[in-house]
Amino acid sequence: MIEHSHLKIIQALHANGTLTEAANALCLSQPALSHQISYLEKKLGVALWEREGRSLRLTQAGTLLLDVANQVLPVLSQAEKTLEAYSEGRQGILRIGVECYPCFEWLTGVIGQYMQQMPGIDIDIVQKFQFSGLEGLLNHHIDVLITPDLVKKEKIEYEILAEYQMVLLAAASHPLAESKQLTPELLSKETLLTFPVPLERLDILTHFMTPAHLESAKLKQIESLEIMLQMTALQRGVCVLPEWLADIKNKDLKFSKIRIGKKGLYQKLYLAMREPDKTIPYIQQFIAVGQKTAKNSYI
Amino acid sequence: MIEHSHLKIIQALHANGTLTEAANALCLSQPALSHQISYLEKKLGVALWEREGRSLRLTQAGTLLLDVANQVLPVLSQAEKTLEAYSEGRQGILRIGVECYPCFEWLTGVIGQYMQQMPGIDIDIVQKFQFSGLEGLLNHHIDVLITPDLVKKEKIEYEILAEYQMVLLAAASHPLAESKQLTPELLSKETLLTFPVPLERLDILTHFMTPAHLESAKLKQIESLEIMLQMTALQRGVCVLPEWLADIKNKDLKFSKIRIGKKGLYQKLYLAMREPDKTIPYIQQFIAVGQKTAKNSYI
DNA sequence: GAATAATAATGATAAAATTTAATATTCTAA
DNA sequence: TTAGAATATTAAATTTTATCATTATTATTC
Repeated sequence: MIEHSHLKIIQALHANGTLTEAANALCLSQPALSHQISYLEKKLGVALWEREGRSLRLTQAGTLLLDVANQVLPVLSQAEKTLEAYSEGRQGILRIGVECYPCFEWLTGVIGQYMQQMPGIDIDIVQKFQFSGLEGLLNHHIDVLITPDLVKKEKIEYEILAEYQMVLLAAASHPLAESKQLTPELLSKETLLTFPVPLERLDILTHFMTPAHLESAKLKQIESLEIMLQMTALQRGVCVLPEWLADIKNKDLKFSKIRIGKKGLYQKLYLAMREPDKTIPYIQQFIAVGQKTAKNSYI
Repeated sequence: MIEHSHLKIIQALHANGTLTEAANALCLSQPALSHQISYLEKKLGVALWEREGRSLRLTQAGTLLLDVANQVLPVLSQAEKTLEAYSEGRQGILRIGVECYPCFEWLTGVIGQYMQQMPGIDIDIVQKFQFSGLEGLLNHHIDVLITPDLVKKEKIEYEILAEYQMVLLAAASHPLAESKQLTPELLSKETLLTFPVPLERLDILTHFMTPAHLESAKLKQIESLEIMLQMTALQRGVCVLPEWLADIKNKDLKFSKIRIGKKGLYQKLYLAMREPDKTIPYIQQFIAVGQKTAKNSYI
């Protein structure tokens, strides 16, 4: 079996000419190298060098092996470098799952900063899952999941990425616009625009309306944030968004921001990951950048 | 340093799934393999597998290493096969030097048989040398030299390939044609056609004329055998050729074959090679085929 | 052409690495 | 929960590899 060391030996001997110099280059003693080459020739059953006085000349078989060395060794050393980059967290592929519409918006504000800091990390963003994002994580289709839901599960760890207030957004000219705070009764007379997710995942329903035994007058599911905002501006309904997202989209003050309930409705954004991955440096860095960037620009 | 065994391990584990099966496939005990992989991961500083219960899943780093294995291992195993072929003398390049015109003619009658028997051996025929054929041998420009001259030299070994009579060839209608044997006096009246080689390498001069203190009437150097034969047929001169070559070219009996002197002039053809090469199987085979083929078809 | 410096080969021995064997632990499935 | 199968751990034995000291060879220089 041709070993790595054999390839290095044949290369070093060719580069250095003499056995002694080659041995030095390989950090070996001269007799050690002498033993190695005679052993190698014996095992392969071919003369690789011809002894011409004190110098060595490659035979045809030796030339073949040198060609192999020149072909194989660069591949191996490149692989070693890449593995080192992996081990230091400088290199890898981070597949990010996003499970909610605000998650995606939040990610777009963070990802640029992260990519700048981690040039060796490739990013994949996955928005569609066969079942849930959590399944995607467990099936290794993604490496991290940005989600508002903390579902405790073995082998899955969570980190808080951001915490923010959810606010009601209504057109500036909307009757609700003047309200200091939203009550379930007020909202029950409005059309509520939501993203197309299962109702039980809408905190505004589960944490605000349902406890008051009320429902919204009408629910309308909208695919896109921009359309949702246009419809809100045209008073076709109201919507509930993270405050930082509302602020971004409300630079020209077309909308009014109304607190939900007396104390406001708060939501958290989590990063879910597989338990053994939590030590991976580029994932830790993603958490750090996420928490910091979000804090500075949004909250 | 990534070793051959590491690449085989990562491949075997991927192919077999479980550690125990992979160990069997590698002819290793299970603990040995377990040691190897934990050592490998420790040394590279990267997790290559993720333990999911009792089954292993490749990490990104592991996938990289598997790709490297799939790229490198076939190269190494192919090289091993080729080296084995070298060691058994089934593979190689035989560079044959020819130093005289009859040598080349002789080679054309032998080479076909040899190539048929040794399909793995590439043949190079070299006719031009910077200095002498012997220099070419010592400089490794050729591996064997076919020559009529046995020049003793260190590190060079000779084998007799063929021994044959040199004969004078004259046109059937030439005055000499009726002679039983050639005398120096008879030849001294003729034009002698020779190949363009130094005079001291013409045995007919050094071994026949010079001892009798005579010279040929005229020497004319001819490049090609065919032209030499045509000029002989047209009685523009006579020439001296190996008997077997004369026979081949005299199928239609246009020429008369005359013995040189009372006992005839004999010449040997040698194969010169570097001393360490004499054990190389495909060179030994060349000698064997040469001696046998020549005997059957020429002599 | 002999002396000398440089290089390579050899053999005994020591160190390191690898494998094995015995055993413990963990995991999966009934 | 437990039995059975797979993996991990530990220490001892073996094999592999390296080093030292020495000898043999080669090339250079006077």
